Amino acid sequence: MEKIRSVRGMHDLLPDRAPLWQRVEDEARALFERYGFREIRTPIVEHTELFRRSIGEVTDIVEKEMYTFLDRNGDSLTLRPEGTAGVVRACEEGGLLNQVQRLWYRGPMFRHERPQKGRLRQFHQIGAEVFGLAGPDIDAELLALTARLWRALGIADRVRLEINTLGGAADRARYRETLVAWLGERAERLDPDSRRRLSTNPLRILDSKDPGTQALLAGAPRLLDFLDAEDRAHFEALCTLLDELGVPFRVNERLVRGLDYYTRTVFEWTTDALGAQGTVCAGGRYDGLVAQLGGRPTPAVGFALGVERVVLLLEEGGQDAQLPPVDAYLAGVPEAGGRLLVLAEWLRDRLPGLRLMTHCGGGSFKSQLKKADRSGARFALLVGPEELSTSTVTLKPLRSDEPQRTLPVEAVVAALASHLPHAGERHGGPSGRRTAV
RNA sequence: GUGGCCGUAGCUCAGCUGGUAGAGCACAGGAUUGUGGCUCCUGAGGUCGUGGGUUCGAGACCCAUCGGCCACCCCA
Repeated sequence: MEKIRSVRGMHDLLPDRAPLWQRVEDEARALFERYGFREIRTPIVEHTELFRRSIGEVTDIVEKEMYTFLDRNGDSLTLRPEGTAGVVRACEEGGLLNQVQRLWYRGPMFRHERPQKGRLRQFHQIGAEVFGLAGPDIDAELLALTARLWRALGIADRVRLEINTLGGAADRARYRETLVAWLGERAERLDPDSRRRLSTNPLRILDSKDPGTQALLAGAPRLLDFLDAEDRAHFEALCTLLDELGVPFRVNERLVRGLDYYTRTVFEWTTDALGAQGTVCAGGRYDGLVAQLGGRPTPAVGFALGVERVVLLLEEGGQDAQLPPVDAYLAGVPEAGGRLLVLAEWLRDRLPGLRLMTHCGGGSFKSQLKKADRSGARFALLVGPEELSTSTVTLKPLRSDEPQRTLPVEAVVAALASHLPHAGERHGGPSGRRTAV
């Protein structure tokens, strides 16, 4: 029988690597809560039209990277290639846009690209969107939030921030025309990719990697010269705020985004530790998008980070996360039968914070103890014939030379509670996870 | 989508100019008749990514295909 494998570019997260993901997700979630953001979850599948209207018809994402299919009733649906469009749609539909919203989300996104390091067909983003605030202060706060996240994760030294402003839609359109005209007269000096983009997505030529094209661009018209006074003021205010916040950044005039909906502020956190896929987190302002999707004009700004890329950065930095092992492993002779499970439940009732694994599947006493050791547990709880007849349990320390003790069950609870301070607490909650790093 | 390199046990890899598969780790059992870790012994596990071709014979060579990595492209 031929084995079925995962779809190309769509990976499993196996348990050994899960703690690293949990670390990123937990830190992000905790930070969002500290900044007053609320979580929103939207469907993975949306009407194709939503992405055509928001991302832009002629972008690569819409033209050749979307997972689009016909529903049974003939509707064209698409696996979301990014998160912003769905969030805007949901907020509009849920009537949330009559007031300021600070929202965050996380989840899988889908793009049919050629997989490589840091680029998958199903990948995961954690993102934020803020609606109803037009000023540069919220732009700056979002960047302060992300900067804090890198510090919390210990990767602040490997990412750097680049920012730029794209101005309003009208100014950008004027600039685009001018740029296309100017480059069109010099098309023979452009690399083939850039020549193609001249008619599709001319602004993207600005961040071409081709040296010849870059040299040519040195003399090209600048977007900055097409901005109106308000756009400039917004950008300058943002730069000042970032200075005051102590968030280092570099202005990159050539920084443009691949999605059509951005206006004014755009930014990218990049690294050179990941090869070609160096963008770890990116976003910007999209003041026109809500209206473009049929809502009232609403200023908005947001960002998304690539979870896989951040996890890769953590791993490159030698970081390794492990879930804490269990506290105790309960093993017993076959005659104990169901009493083992009953005892385990009894213990869990009394010690809500106790991480207790019960031996299942039989096997020799010796092999059970071996499994207890491999589990990483600090204690083995042993139930043999003697313990059965006297209603006791033997508490055997596995990580020290202390002698084992055979105790009445109530005394076992007390002993575990005194050795494991967290055992009596009810754990869970936003930051309740104890991840050893 | 384009180009280059690669694909042997769960993992990391060895396998000389083609003669028909190996190590370490991990896993299971035992040495140790209720007691783990260290050591030693034993065992299980691979149609050598898949399918064709060349050959008396292919893990090694050729082609295709799938997958991975890297760059382009794209972007988080």
